[in-house]
Amino acid sequence: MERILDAAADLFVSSGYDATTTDQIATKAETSVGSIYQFFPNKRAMFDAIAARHLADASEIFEAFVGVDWRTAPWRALLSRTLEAYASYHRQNQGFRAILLNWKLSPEFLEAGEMLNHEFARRAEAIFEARGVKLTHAERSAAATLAVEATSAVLIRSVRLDDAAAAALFEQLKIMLDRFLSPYLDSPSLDAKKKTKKTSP
Amino acid sequence: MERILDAAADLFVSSGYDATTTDQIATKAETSVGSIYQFFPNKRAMFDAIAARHLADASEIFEAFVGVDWRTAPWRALLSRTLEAYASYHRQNQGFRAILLNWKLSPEFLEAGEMLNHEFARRAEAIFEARGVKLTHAERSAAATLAVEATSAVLIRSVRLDDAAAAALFEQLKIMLDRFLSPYLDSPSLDAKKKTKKTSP
Amino acid sequence: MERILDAAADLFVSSGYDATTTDQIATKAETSVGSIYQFFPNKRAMFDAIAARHLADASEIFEAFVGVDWRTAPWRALLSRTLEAYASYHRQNQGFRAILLNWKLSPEFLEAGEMLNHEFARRAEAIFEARGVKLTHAERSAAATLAVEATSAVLIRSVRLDDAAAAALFEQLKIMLDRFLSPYLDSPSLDAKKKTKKTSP
Amino acid sequence: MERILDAAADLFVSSGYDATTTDQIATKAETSVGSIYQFFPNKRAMFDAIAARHLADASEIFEAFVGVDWRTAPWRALLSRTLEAYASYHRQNQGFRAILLNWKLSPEFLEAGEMLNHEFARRAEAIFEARGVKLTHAERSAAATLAVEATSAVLIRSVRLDDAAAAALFEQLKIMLDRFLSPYLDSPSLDAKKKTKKTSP
DNA sequence: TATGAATGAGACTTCATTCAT
DNA sequence: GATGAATGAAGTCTCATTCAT
Repeated sequence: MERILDAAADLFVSSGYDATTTDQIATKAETSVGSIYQFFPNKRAMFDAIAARHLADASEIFEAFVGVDWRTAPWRALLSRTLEAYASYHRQNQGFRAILLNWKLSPEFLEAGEMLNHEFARRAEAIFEARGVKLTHAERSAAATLAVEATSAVLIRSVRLDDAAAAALFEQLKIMLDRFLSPYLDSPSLDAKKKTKKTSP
Repeated sequence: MERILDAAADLFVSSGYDATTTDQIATKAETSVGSIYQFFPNKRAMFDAIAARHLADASEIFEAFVGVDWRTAPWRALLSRTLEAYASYHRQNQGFRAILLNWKLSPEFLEAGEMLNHEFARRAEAIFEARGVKLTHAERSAAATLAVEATSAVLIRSVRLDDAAAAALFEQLKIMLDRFLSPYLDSPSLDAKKKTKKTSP
Repeated sequence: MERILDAAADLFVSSGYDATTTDQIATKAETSVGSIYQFFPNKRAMFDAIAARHLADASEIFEAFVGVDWRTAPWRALLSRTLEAYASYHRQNQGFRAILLNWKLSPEFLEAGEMLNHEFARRAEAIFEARGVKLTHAERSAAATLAVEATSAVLIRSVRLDDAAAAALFEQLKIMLDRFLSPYLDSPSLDAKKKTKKTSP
Repeated sequence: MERILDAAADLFVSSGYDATTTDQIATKAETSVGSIYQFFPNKRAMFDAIAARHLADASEIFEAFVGVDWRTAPWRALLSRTLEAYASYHRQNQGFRAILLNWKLSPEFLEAGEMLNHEFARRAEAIFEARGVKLTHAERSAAATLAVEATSAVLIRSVRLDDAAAAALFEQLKIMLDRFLSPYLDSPSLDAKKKTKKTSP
């Protein structure tokens, strides 16, 4: 039942998982506890379903914007596309915004949020790897995680800022990620040229 | 009672706030529930006390490491000092982990946490300003906010990572902040001019 | 619906009355709860129907096997016939087991069960009387009641035993009743001797 | 808590295990549900405790009356002693009477009651064995079970009879058991004589 | 007539808080 | 001041029963 999940999501977000009672969910969803238990074996299952739903949504978006050319496309274009897609989804989707805003609310949400970020980080890693980044596995993983977490933090923080400040913050994020990733991703196979370029002028 | 707060912090971290019972806290603190209620009016008061303690600590640490020479010290040293101080406090202090994990439990603490980050961001701005960074006010503010939020996100994320991954992540954070801030704060060739400018008038 | 009662009887036997849900009954009977409530006003009504059915059956069997020749037939044959009839009914009929297992669930059925035993005891008394047993009225009544109650107890007990143990128990019951009743009822050729024995010492 | 167990026993007996709620027990015991759960982990544990208590009581009585000379004492004396002891305990102990009267009430009580009878039957078996009864293991077990179950049935039935009828029933029980067991237990070492007796006339 | 989703009272159990000792 | 047994409100979940389709 969609109505049940929406009600549960709202309540989990506004009161936290533990503080939300099955009766509250039933009331908000305009059903009865009994009906809830016809769809979900227990309270936790509702949380899991919500998490799965948003995880799937977010994952889809990422997929759509990274596109099929992720191995060959210039990394700056990929980054830019994805960041924009995120920001736009984030701007449009109240529910997702609520999740992002609150996924540290309860250990359960935190876990779900982390799974999502973890998933993104793994994709980012794949992109790095496809470009022959000169990093150990651990470094690559950390760099990917960092990029994702920083983006996530900015999106969450933006919710509380006015539009101008949010735009400025987002602009700096792009700059930061560009400066951070550039030494890793620019001219991996053109190593020599790059060094030459840099030293020659 | 210090022992009570330590026990509570430990349990809040490992089981979450709601799942932790007052009996568990009493047992771990080697007292009785009755004694707990002599020091704290209710369970929430323990959480708030832990929160307050660690927020104050965090503020103090920042102060101590930014130090009195924040205007003149090399920015890399400032950054490095502060990040290390944070990380070490974070690593050593169970209570702080509890707060990070249960961040939004108390509206008061949520606000306090945001104010703390805001405060840090303003300090960072001041540091930028003192070094004549070539940015508009909005950009400077955004850059400072970004640095603080990214750091905060990494610390929060680290709680859930094993030590090696946390260390790697932290390493990349330092690299990222360095690369991000370097173009703003390093004016190797312009250093002279700047200093001249500043000292000459 | 016969199928419903059979399903209910099976489940009452294997899980007990309370632990059996109407959904389980519906599933086992290959119908729906709704249909059940078209035949029975509530769960208890199913139990009562099963009870009534089997009590009636039991009474009929007794009647059939005691037969019309109960005054003239050899008592051993009568006893044997009746016991075997009972045991076979009992062995074949799940529903009867259900009743025995949940005996006291319904006050009405409890009473009915006791009345049935009482009725059987009165028949047995009549058989004794027809054979000129040398017992006071009270003794005769007690002996008849005893035989019936012992048989009843064995049948109830058998429900919880495996087949071999149940058969052995039943065998001993026959021996016991034979030994118990023989001195009372066998006086065809030994009538004289017995009396002599008794009077001689 | 003795009061809790007494209340629970009363209620289990009058309403059945499933129909008795923890709240009812608490009210009858003049405590609160919370206190009950300080002594018993769950409802079932109360039942088990009650069963254990009565099982222990009954077992003790059996022990006391069978005595230390159970291997050597004449079996008729043993039987008589035990039956009398039972009847007297039964007459005096309301609680026990309630248990006996109701142990078929719920599968749980039934089980407990069966365990008790099973225990007695095993003792009776031991007595048979000590006297070299010529029966297979299965027959011996069945005979012992039968004797115990018949006795049990009589005691239960007696509750609903007037004193005179109960006495008469008990008298017949003793006769029945005597006649039943006599061929098994009389003159075990005088086997030859017995057979001669039987075949000679 | 048959169905089975919906209902919600009520069961068991937990646990923050109190208070007599 | 310390203790921990007692309390009972409140939470999760079950299931007999109803009723619209």
